[in-house]
Amino acid sequence: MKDPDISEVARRSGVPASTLRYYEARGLIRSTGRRGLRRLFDPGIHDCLALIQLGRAAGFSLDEIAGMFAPDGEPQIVRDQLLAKAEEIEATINRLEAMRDGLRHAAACPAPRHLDCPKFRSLMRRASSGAIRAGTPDR
Amino acid sequence: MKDPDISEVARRSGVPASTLRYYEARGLIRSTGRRGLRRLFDPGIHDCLALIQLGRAAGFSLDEIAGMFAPDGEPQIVRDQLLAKAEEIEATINRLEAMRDGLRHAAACPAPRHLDCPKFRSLMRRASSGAIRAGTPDR
DNA sequence: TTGCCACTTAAAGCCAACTTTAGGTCAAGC
DNA sequence: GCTTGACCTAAAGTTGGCTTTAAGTGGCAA
Repeated sequence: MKDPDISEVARRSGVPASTLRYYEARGLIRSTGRRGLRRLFDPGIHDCLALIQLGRAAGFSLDEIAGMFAPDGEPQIVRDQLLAKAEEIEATINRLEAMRDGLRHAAACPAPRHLDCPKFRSLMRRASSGAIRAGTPDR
Repeated sequence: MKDPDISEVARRSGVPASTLRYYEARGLIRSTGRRGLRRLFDPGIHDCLALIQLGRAAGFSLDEIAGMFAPDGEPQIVRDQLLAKAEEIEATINRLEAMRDGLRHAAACPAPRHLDCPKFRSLMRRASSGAIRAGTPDR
């Protein structure tokens, strides 16, 4: 069976063709050839894309993800980087838990101003401890 | 005691003057007057800024945060919005927990390719289920 | 053989939340 | 009175991850 072209990959993976081209330009994926101008991909591209999605969702930048694939394109993941990211994610989880609790408290709290409520103030301290790095690298 | 000017607020809060001007332009904060060209702020600005930081850290956009302050600028928070955001944060926490576990597993797993490992594959499914709306409101 | 149309490229645009820059103003110290 | 320098404004630039656009190409159906 011949390799799927970009539109098949896009359709099956849900990743837009423009994004596939963008990923290839960034070195995250590779096409196996062309049929005319049209890119062809190895069927394994889908695993690759799934890993990329996972990495993105975990907060890795595209550059970091690109760095995790071995030179030959095999998804060889660097262990230390994984553990470091796991730590980072754990810290984020802790902050988010404080925020979740604080938001729920704030929704129920009768204090006229949340800033007057000691519970809310303590949430604020707990939630804001831990570098507030920047905007979300999202979408 | 007279109102602090922008540089005092910047110094005490750690929020750059340019950001304070930006926030004012966006309607998140208000200055109480001027001394010459120089903006003056109510001392309560610091509570306001702390709330803004909290909101940012919780993943609210500046527009959402602006909407939470009552028309008069009092930090009146809308309960439904808080509960909804708490839910959203909880979902994010669940995804992040799956990722943290998965990353740790991947770091320890001896499988030649993580994609061949059933545990890793199940992590991938769990982590990516739940709209990958936006990355972690992190950094 | 012709024409369609999905693909191709390079480059520009978009979004959020700021920061930086360029040129201007003015309170305060000498 | 004059200089200084921190502030002012408007506008442009930045970053990351894409998407959109404009102009071009070529496999395939008729």
